[in-house]
Amino acid sequence: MTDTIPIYQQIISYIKEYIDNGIYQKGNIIPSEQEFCNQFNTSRMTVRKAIDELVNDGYLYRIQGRGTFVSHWVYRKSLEVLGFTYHMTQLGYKPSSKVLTFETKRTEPLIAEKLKILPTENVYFLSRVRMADLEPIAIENVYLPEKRFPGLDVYSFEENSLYDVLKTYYKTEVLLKQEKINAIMVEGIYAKILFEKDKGVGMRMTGVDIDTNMSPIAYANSIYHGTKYIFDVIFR
Amino acid sequence: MTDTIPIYQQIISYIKEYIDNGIYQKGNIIPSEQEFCNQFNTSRMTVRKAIDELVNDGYLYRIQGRGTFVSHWVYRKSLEVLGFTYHMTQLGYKPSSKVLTFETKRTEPLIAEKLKILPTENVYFLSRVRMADLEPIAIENVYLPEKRFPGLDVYSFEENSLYDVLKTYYKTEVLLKQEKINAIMVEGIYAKILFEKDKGVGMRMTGVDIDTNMSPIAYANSIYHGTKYIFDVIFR
DNA sequence: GTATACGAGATATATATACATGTTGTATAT
DNA sequence: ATATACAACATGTATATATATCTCGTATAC
Repeated sequence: MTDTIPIYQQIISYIKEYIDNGIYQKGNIIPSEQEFCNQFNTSRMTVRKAIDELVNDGYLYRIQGRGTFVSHWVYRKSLEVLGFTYHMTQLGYKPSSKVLTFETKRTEPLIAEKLKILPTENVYFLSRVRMADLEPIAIENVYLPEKRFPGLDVYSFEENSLYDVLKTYYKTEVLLKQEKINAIMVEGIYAKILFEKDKGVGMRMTGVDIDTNMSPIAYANSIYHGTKYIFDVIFR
Repeated sequence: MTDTIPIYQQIISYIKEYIDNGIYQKGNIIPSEQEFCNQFNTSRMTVRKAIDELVNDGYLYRIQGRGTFVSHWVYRKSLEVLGFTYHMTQLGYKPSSKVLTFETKRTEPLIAEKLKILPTENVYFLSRVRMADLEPIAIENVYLPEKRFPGLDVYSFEENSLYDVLKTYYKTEVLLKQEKINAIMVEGIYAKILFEKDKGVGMRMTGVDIDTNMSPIAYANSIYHGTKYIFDVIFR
């Protein structure tokens, strides 16, 4: 019935915005829980729920008896989950893509297992060169279950972000990405594209995207330019 | 006064243990919040606080109206923060180290900035080959502020884990690691050690360790074997 | 049989309150 | 001057309660 956003979510957005705008600055104290109670006319438990989440996500940290402070450390994990397009835009580059292949394929056993589908189901295979300011940064190969995303092939993924399409037309949002990263020597056609040479050093990243129901929505197998792209990760 | 562990912490430990022991299995439902209330004779808010944290950390996920379930996805982030020794032990390998260099040095500007110390202060420089079952996996170069860890040079870091020493003798624990990862071509002495060849593909990882007060305690600049070591990361 | 309605049970959000614990600054006693 | 005590204020933990929303199985009506 009520389409209102929960109060604690509103407080989270409010604080995030104030951090982004530099009104709450790195290392500085933010208003006390009581002050937020007054400002939002709500209970302290509700304010704490909001702050708890921001602390958990690394935006804020608390010191008992003193207050709550803005973290010194930029939070970048959530960036990654939004994909290449968003990530590059954030860094100030103009992202673009060139589709190498986009087709329906029979599912290989590995892919079926990763996507938790039957080997008899088909998958979409989307292979793209990802570019930043027209410089090739990565080759991204994505597998998506056909059954879950029927008609996906009508969209052009040179113009559209895959995540945007999944979100807008299939109401699917990525919650988690589980990735494995290692280094490889890139050869053949991929080396030609990324390095304009026969060989180059790259990073291989394989992983699964998981939606809000904890079911896998895509399996990706990508190769990143070894020196043009830097993974930025916060471990806890 | 009371040295008792908070109830919600007890519940967290309890659930984690049950997951580790396979009593709560991947994808399966765990008891309802109400059942935990009865079992621990506590209020629902307290139980929720415990489960909230486990959900946030990726151990559990909730579906409104149905229940709370054990995540399919192994949680590995926290592993990394415990360092190479712990990580390799978890994976079933026997970790060991060979110290290449351990000395006091004048601080370079980059290091000073990363550690947020003055360029006039000295740092310890510890360079080690990290091995798993006696196979070289990585070269790890760590810089630590001398002022904060006086007398660190009396310890041998072939036998001891750096993190263990910091924890035991300096009461310092790592809360976060902020890392950058890219791929490089390894040459020279490092290639000899890691690959027994003149060249090899590796990953360069640079990053800062941050303690519970959000101050930096170490800066590391390491090179990992490109194919023997795989980074396993969960993005949110 | 099939569809609908409803209720039980589970999580989601929110209020109001209480006391514990840690930090800091100020006032007081020495 | 220095130490001590205390008050003010911050976060930390916990209880008790209420209502909303979502899922699923079962009973009912057709």
